[in-house]
Amino acid sequence: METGEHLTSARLRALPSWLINQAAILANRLTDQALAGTGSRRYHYAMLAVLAEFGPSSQADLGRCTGIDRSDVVAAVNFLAQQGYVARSPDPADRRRNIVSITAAGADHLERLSALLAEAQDQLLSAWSADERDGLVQQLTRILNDHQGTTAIRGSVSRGRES
Amino acid sequence: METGEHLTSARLRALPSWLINQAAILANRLTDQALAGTGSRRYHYAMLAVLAEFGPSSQADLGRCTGIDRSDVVAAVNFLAQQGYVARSPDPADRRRNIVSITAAGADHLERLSALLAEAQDQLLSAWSADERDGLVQQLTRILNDHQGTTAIRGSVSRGRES
DNA sequence: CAAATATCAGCCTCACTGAGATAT
DNA sequence: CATATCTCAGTGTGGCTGATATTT
Repeated sequence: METGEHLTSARLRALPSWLINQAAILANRLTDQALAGTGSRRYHYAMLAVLAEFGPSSQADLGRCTGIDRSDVVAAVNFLAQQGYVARSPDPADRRRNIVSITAAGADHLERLSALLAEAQDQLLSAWSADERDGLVQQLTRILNDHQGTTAIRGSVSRGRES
Repeated sequence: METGEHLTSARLRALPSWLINQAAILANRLTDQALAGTGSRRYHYAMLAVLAEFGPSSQADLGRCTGIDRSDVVAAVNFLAQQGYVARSPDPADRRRNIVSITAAGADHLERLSALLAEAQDQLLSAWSADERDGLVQQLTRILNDHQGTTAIRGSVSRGRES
């Protein structure tokens, strides 16, 4: 072993769960650095992204789409609403629900965050070609797909119309 | 959207850092479940694995090889030593260091944990062939290799002999 | 009555920081 | 003096739990 680069056990290097976790620590560090100074966090981006894409949603759906726990969604919506990035209003069709919708300022903010996150991806995968990145995305997506419903958050998404 | 499976934003599904993190949440949940009841945690396995593989190490090297923070290594070594899985003795050649070595009981325990973790990998990648798993491991390893030294823990490994 | 929603209060883990004592 | 090790005390995040009130 002597001196030099730090070594990692072959056992660990062959353990997918360990590798995934180490990669996540790295990825989270880079994304957190990228978003530092925006006042927003990773999960704020996630919420704005689904609101922009799927339109107004209940908080429960928001949690399911982003993988954020129901109780954390409350705090995040509070924060985003206070910043003026989302609006929260009671659902007239189902009075248990709040309808959360993204504002124009929220959409702007989303694009800002998106650009910063794109830079973070480039740092994370600097030497990777577009095709290689696609391959990685596909593999990770496969893992998630294999386990959808196995997550701590379970249930299906329904949208207001059918009340 | 209607009803059915819960959807995820295309933006999120295309964001490697988000996918990696979601996969890590899943992987960690599975491994934690697998190890529940052993009294040990993921990082205990990691430490035992490097000790078994590289032999007695200082705590600093242990931290570097596993990616565990120096200050967390202290607590983990305390725990493992108390369980009788490792022995900690001062390094006569460098009195700043502790030499941590794995015991017979520790080696046994390592194998037990290893078997449980193997099951967890099978749950995580149930439908994956050996080749596919290799591919995943290679991609994740590439990410880590690209950033070795970029991690929060920096420095190189040196072993006692050259004092 | 059962199930879903929003909310609150709080837990636990884990990555990480800063500083101090000791030794090289 | 600069650097490395071990240790301790503590922080902040983030995933998660349990319970409650309300509504469907």
